Amino acid sequence: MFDLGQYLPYLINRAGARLAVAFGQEIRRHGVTLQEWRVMAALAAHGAQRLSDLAALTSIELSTLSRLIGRMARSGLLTRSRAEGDRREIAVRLTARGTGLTRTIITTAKRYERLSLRGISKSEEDQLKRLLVRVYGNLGTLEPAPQR
Amino acid sequence: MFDLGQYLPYLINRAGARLAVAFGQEIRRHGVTLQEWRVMAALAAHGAQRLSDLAALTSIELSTLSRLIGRMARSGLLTRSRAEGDRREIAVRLTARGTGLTRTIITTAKRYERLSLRGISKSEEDQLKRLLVRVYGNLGTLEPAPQR
DNA sequence: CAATATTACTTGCAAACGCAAGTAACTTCA
DNA sequence: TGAAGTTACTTGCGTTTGCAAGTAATATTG
Repeated sequence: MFDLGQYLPYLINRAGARLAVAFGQEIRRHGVTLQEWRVMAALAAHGAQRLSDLAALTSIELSTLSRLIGRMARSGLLTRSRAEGDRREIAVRLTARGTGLTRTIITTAKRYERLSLRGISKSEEDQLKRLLVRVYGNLGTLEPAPQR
Repeated sequence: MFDLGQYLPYLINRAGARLAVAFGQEIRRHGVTLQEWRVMAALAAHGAQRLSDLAALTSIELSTLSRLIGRMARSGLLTRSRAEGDRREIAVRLTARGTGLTRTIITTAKRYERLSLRGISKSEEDQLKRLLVRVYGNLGTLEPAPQR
């Protein structure tokens, strides 16, 4: 009737969930949550960002992110400041401490990635990543088209 | 320093997040949440399950699932009953109404899966699924081995 | 250039989450 | 066989979440 084991959203969700649980517990020792790490990784990879761009980068809902950034600012991982030009925008950037901690966690992150890819060849790995990018893209184009 | 676009956990998470948001909103019209759908799909695919097996199947944390099942039982989608043999176990099974609704949603689910796979060949699709199963498996073997 | 609309966030609120600490039903083993 | 585990959930509690509604800054338009 319905083969879960061949259903792509299921396979993606459970792989993602395992990664999240395993890695989330791992980085707990650094006093950082998964969501915080996602923000830090996005800032490390792309530099300072506006709040809404960060939301897109991390797939974290805007209101959730707004509060998350507040907490992270309070704990000194990053700075939130009004943007220069458009004064509605919030510029978010890592502090020195945030950058340092991110650098440390990146090492662990790469280890986990390698672990998750055991027994998978480089070309298969590339294929996997390429297809995930494609799936993501496919879903982006339909997002802003609900009922009207 | 760190290329997010080539980092597997990131690619999995964002593809999963988009699927979740898009499909979650879609099934809202049936009065069902994503998590509820996941439980229904698991029960439809594997038949009646113990609570802890359901947790493993759905990647939902046990205490969260316990309460979720309670709500779903109250709204008549499924039944929770003590198991025959071991009376600690809870047997969860879909009601007729739950089965019917699941059948309906499965149609939508398959449509979303096709949508997410646009421009991907059958052999690439199989490859993608196979690799996601592998990643999931790779992470399973390290789960129960933290500090001791 | 002043309404009006839109954008970029923030906040209120109720619901959902996850960890840790229960409780009850088996198992094991001395 | 009964005391000490272990397993299978449940529940308390503080935190996080997401939607909807609000606020403030900028754009658009008549």
